[in-house]
Amino acid sequence: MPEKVDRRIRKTKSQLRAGLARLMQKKSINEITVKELVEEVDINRSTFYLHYTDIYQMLDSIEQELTEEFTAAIASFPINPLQEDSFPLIAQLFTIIEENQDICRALLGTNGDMAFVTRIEEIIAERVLKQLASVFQKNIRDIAYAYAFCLNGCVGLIKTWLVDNLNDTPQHMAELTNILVVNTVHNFISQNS
Amino acid sequence: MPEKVDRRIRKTKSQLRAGLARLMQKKSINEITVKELVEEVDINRSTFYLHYTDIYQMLDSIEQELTEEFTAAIASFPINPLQEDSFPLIAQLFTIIEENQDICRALLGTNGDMAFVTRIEEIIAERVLKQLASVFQKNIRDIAYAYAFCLNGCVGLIKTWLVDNLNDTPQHMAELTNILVVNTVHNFISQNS
DNA sequence: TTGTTTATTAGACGCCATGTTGATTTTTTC
DNA sequence: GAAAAAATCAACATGGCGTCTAATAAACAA
Repeated sequence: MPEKVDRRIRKTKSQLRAGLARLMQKKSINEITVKELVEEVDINRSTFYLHYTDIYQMLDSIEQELTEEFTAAIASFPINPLQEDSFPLIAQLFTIIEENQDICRALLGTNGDMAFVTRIEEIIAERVLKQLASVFQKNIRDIAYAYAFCLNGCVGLIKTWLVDNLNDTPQHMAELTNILVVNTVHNFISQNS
Repeated sequence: MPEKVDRRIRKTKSQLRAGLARLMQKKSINEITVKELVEEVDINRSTFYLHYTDIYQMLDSIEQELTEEFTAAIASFPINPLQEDSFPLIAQLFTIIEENQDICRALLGTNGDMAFVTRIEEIIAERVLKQLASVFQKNIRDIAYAYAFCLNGCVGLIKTWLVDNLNDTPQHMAELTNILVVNTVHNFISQNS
């Protein structure tokens, strides 16, 4: 509802965000100073402090916006235990990443933020993988490891997709994700049962 | 050979390393100052600068030592395309992680370092996974994605193992790793052929 | 368009961790 | 025990940080 954000604020934040993404390609977040960022995008240092308290709070703020986009997308799809119906949702998630590729590339790259990766993993776990795992209702030791394997595997897919400059469609990536996860869980369980 | 490192240096570096691992559990590397670290381990600030230029260079130095341990272990095992023979090597890698669990926990945790994860991934890729992949010599599109899936999946195993306080043996983890990777690659290829 | 509100700018301020240096003390090593 | 090397202590200039105030510019509402 409150879509009444001043154009100047939108512009300023957008510039800062793009500048941060640019700087994070070159150096670690640790080495990026407020001074450097505002000079990169030619904005007064005071203006930065008008919106953020420091670089890390700014990064956290950006991550939160992204995270909300993900959870909103997830909430918009009906809960359905059937794997087939996960396709559109997963594809939608990849689309969101595509739309925010600059910042995602920064966050998941070499100078990225592990905390963000953790956030992403928690989101995936919350709905997508839990759903798939519910299909295989066996109480098996080591299941947590297979779970972690898939979770991090998915993050690996996203990272590779980003560094490859999004050469594949979100739909294609969603297919791949489904195949790899289902296969892994299925085979792992049948081996240990 | 050059094992003639002064006891004082060993002691100082060891303390600093342990202190850094401790601080990284609480806060991001960005927020950790030299002042804070030396106060944590009760060492003079000048002494820190005697060994490292700053926190990041120190972290890099620690990562390099760890990395060298891994590559040394890998080099000590004979090259063998048979999967079965990978067990001892993989188990050995998990053992090294176990021996350095404090710093590994820090590096792979929420406040960890993505660059270190990248290093680990490159090491795994260089020998372990490449070897397994060579068994399946089909030129298939999307193989890079399956590769990334496995690679990050392995990192996920390690992370989970660490946060679970190493409740399983390195041997057990090596078995799990092998099962998950072989299954994933095998099934993925048979589906796409 | 005009008037009002609000964001941005410019400049200045004390603050504090930084990184360095030189002299001194303590600990190893042989 | 003597020489060598590492750790300590105090002091220094530096530079980014975070804050503030007044002035300027842009956006909005009518």
